[in-house]
Amino acid sequence: MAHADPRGQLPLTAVVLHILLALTDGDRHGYAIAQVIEESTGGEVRTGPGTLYGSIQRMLVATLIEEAPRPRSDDDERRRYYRMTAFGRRVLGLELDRLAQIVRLARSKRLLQDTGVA
Amino acid sequence: MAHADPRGQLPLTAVVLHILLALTDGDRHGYAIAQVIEESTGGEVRTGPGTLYGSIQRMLVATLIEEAPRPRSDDDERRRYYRMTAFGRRVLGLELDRLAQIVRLARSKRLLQDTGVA
DNA sequence: GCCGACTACATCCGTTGCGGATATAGTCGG
DNA sequence: CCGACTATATCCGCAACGGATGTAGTCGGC
Repeated sequence: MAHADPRGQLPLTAVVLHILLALTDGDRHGYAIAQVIEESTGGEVRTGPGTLYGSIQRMLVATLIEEAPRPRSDDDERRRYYRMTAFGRRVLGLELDRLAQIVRLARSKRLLQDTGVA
Repeated sequence: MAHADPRGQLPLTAVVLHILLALTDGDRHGYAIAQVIEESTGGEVRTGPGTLYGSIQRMLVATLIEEAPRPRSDDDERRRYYRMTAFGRRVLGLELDRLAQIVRLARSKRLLQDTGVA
């Protein structure tokens, strides 16, 4: 057995979800992850060190992410890079499905503007 | 001051969000809330008594919900009804905006099927 | 040359929240 | 009469968040 049922990981906490989203564009180190999250949420979501490194540790244990080698283009030895695992990608997909379903439900109840999307 | 900044309540936990959604259709008592949640999520989200009544207590303190009178059509004296407050409605709206934004981001990254919605 | 700000990671610990177990009690079907 | 279901409540261990603090290097300014 490579991995347990990815549904056992749901629902993700907001912080874990944002970390996974930040890693979809490629490997990143911890501090960079926090910066991406703050940028992409317009400063609404801020992850202090306790939340950030604590969450990373938990995600490593759950094998949602794994440590990746530091690219040769980066000579800052302090940085520790992480990448999403295949398991993490599955969990992320399921979580996004779940959120999309909630948004759909909210739209059908007229609780949200219908953006029309496309 | 009627209420603090509703953004201070975000992000909501999955359980709190589902309870608020369950109250958009009208007042409900605790046990009915749990049933609606289980139904609307296809059995994926289950709230045991500890989670349910604990969350309700916290939401009362945060004035996201308030106790409502039991309707005359219901003579079961055990049931305690709850309704969403105006503040709760604002918080719910903001949370749904937040989730919709994440879903939009996920779509733009091709992490989700483009359902086309409408 | 020093001081403050920023980068980058780590640990500690108080508070919050989840969630199973347990308790109580009434109803209803077999 | 017993088990299942309805309905609420409390207890308590565990997980997670998040601010504070620590360490250490770099870099700009004055």
